[in-house]
Amino acid sequence: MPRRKLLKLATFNVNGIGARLSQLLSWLEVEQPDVVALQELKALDQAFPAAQLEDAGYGAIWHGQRSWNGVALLGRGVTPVESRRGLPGDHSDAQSRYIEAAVHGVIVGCLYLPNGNPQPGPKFDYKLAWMRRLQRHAGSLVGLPAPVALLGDFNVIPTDADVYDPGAWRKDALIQPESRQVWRQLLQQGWTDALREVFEDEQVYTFWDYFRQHAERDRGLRIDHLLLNPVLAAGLQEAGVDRWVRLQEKASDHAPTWVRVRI
DNA sequence: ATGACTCATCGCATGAGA
Repeated sequence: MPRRKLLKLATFNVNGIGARLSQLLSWLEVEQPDVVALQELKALDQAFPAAQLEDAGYGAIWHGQRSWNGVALLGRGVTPVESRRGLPGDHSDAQSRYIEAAVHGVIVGCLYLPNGNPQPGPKFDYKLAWMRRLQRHAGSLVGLPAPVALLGDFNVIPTDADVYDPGAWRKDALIQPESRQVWRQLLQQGWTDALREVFEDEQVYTFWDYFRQHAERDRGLRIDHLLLNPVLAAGLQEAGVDRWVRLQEKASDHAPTWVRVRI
């Protein structure tokens, strides 16, 4: 028998690493994920709290940006070995939205897909162009003979089952047919949508906006996703959303979302 | 149809988020 280990991989849009550091640290301590993909750091590289994360037992790589965007990868007890920062296909794209590394034997892409609102318009065009670049890059990863995961805030509501009220979001970039079509094309490459695989028909959300007590009332969206290539999907054991984090005071509007896999 | 919240920024409002 080959040696096997159980790994917990998580994605968490923190909506400002500065405003969320204490919550991030307490979540890490309670849940002890092995690999964490973070989005929306909203901080310059020099403001990333590497020392505090190191004290908490996590090595990190990050790609910051002033005010907006920003992504990072954390490894429990290890520093991720970076393989890429930025999606290929557009050298003029200066937004910090993708970082990739080997962590605990898994190739992990951490992504923050553009929101795309308002649509139609240039921001929606940028979203779709970014998605096509992601599709191309994902196509080069899915068939590797190694475990690969794409983790992040995809800003796509895959189906009407992934939103509390499809009608309320009808004009939003997250739910447009064009966005969903590229999502489906990603899955057709062979990726497994881990949360949907585990929850099947059960309702599960990862984001609840700050308005009208949507978190408390569980009126949310499923937009944070974990895509597993066939090698990794073969070891999928469990998946979940740490909604308790979203219900805390001063929470991000997203909750940490995770899978447990045997590799 | 709008705005409700929240974060970051040389802020006393604005842009962006989703």
